[in-house]
Amino acid sequence: MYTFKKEERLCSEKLIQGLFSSGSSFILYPFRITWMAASDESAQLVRVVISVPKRNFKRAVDRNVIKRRIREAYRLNKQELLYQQIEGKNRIVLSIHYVGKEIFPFSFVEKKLKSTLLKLSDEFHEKVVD
RNA sequence: CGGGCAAGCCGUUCUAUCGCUUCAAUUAAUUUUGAAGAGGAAAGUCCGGGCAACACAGAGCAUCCUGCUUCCUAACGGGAAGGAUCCUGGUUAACAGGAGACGGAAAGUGCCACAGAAAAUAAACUACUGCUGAUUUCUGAUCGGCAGAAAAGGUGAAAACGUGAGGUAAGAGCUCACGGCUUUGAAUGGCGACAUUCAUCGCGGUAAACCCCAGGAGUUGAAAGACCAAAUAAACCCCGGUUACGGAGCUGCUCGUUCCUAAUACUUGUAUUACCGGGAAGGGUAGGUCGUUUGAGCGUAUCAGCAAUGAUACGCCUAGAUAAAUGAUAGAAGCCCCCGAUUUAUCGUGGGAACAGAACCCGGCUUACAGGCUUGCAUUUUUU
RNA sequence: GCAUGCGUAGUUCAAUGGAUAGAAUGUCAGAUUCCGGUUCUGAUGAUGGGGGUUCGAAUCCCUUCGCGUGCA
Repeated sequence: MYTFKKEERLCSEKLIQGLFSSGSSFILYPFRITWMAASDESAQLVRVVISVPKRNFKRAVDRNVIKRRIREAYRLNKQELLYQQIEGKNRIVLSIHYVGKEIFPFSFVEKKLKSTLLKLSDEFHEKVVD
């Protein structure tokens, strides 16, 4: 389903602390992905944080626009690119950090996010095999 | 008709697919259905309140803010109406338009660079007037002394209120007339600021310099605060306290006022135990609910008022998120711009749509804003 | 959300309301050297923006922009 509810977002402060201190990360412009394999048996396969820095975008409108585009692209593509790769009790905690300096249209954001998710699933597979 | 200025208002709409948040009903189920879902500034946080916690016998000082009058308001540094001042236009009159933090310089202190004789208790200098000394080429000139006086010196942002007359050795608001600003008192008009008239006192600027006068301000802000859940330490160590020139509380300070332990031992002022206060070190939580959206609320009509605004009646319920909902894609309509075509108001292709996102809630102020509408003002051109 | 501080040459700092905003360093040019460095001489360059008070504003006041800091 193309849904994106509250439960799929990462709100726990402890988990976020653990994610940024011990998670692995890579950059695929204009995103920086930080992710970590979790093993607790929550209902959601993937939990995600989307953040846009105030340093690069002063106005709240601009930050909202970027976040809405990322969220929409993630909602439309997560099912086939990410969820089908996950088996068993493996769970992913994920942070999408926007590092671009300008606002891109939706088509560009969607294309980049697709390749990002593909790379993420590759890395996840390597870890699971190890 | 065109552009300009001022004030007020609007701030794209609809359809389809896939989603997000809240509420209501429903379901075995976050299952399904329905309803609602950013602004004029939500912004800056510059003012004022509500609300909450803490504090509070009382007085004074300090600190900060405000500053023509009356009214509006819950309140305001906001608004309305008016007054005086200044600027612009004008027949320099009436009047019209605009502007501003608009109490006091006659309580006191300070400051006023450069230039200039002098920048504030006026007067050193040049020049002026009277008396007088010396020299000499003797109705005069040169060099001085004493006294008077504040008119002349054209520098400056500003020169001791301005003009004229009298007066005098020379002069001076020294006196008088007219005029400007101003203090105090009286009369008249006005709720009042103030205006007019009469008398009287005075005459540099600066209070967004210190200051004086009048009025006001308890402190902290939803990370306030209340409840639930979870966790727990009443452990150990150090310092201080036992009746007073000490300590603590009461707003930063002062006055003033209120409060301030017991037992045991012996060497009778020390120790131990308990108690009170503070510190260090260490451990735990860092989730949820309420506060929180029905309110100084919005719309319409009538009445009162010059107006801001208020009163009455009827109707309406209109976001409530919390690592942050209100979105994405496609199409259509209308608007604007560029290009091309012609029939000069139509068609076609392409592009654009501002400033900006609620975070406890209101009232203002300030700032940002594509494009459009309405009203008023003055102006240009054309037609009659 | 609330409270609070700062803004001066490219950089680091000065300046009591008063003349052309000063010093060090940097940059550029010249001299010195066979060349470079050092040294010497000269030049360059600033009060975040707007408005007001004042004869006069970096300084005083208002407004705005930017950069920080703190909180349970």
